Amino acid sequence: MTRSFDPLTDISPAQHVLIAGPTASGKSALALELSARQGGIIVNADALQVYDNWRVLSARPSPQEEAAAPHALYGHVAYDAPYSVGHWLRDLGPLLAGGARLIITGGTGLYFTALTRGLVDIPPTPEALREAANARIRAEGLAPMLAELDAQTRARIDVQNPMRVQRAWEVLQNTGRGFANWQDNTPPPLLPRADCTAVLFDVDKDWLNRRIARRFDAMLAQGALDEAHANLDSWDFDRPSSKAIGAPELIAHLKGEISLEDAREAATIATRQFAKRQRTWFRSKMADWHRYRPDFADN
RNA sequence: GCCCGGGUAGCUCAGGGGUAGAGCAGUGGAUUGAAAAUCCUCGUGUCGGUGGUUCGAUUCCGCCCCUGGGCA
Repeated sequence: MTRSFDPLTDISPAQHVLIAGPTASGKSALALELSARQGGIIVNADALQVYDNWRVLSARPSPQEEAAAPHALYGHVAYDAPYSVGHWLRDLGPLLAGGARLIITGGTGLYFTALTRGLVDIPPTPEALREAANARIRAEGLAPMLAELDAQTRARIDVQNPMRVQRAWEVLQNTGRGFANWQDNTPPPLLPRADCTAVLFDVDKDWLNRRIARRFDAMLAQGALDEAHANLDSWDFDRPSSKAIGAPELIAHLKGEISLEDAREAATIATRQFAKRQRTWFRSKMADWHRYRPDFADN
């Protein structure tokens, strides 16, 4: 049997490193350890940790952790600002060009895939168009929008998925070109898989579920409820930053709609479901990454 | 002790003389600018136990057990 990959000894300090893994698997600790031993800027690859609210709930590194090693792209986006993979890639560009060694860490599969395999370069959807699309779907459902797509795109996307249909429609409206056509002209990746060391946490499901169950309580102990209080007045469920798992639940609790116990239960379930989706992504898109199996004996 | 409900999938429950079905949970999958988002797939369980009626009972009847409420 071959020895399993050990990131602490098997990673070359000369290369950028990618650390992906399901939520609560211990990625941040590894990044910190690696940075301490070999140097490197820890860069966030998590869609929710970019926002400046929900620090505790999104499990962003603590101020102490941020002081222990250079960090980037954590909490650097206003809670109500638009953000997406494209923004993230653009934020990453200067860091990659800066010469320093990067330790890119997170759980958002799409971000890593866009980084190592490329992302279509489509002009951003204007806010007004997005709102028009939202309104149209509310009023007419998906069918009319779907009918307006080019045949090539319609054949490629998941036509039952409102978000996919809407995005394809927005692209066509905004650029006059079909989404599939754009996809076929995807530019080369910013950081090809071959040019870095990519590590994927391969954890035991039950071990992870136990950690997930404990983590919500840990977050409460760290002030998650205060954080929810701070977000209460400006709360808008539709904002991307409001999608932090546990946020709608905690807000609902503060509004007196559900008990804290119910909020905890709901948030824990949602986290487990999220971890499952992450596993699916990793399995299908990161087969060529190094597998790292941490020690599962600790609980 | 008596009266009236319940006891059906891990949970909440629907159903009904020819061995049963939803939601939630769970599972597997998809994923090219909202991705911690969004979407698709998968449902056999002594129908509480035990006798009886019946060609046939989880469904009707008797008894027992458990449980919620009411009366004492």
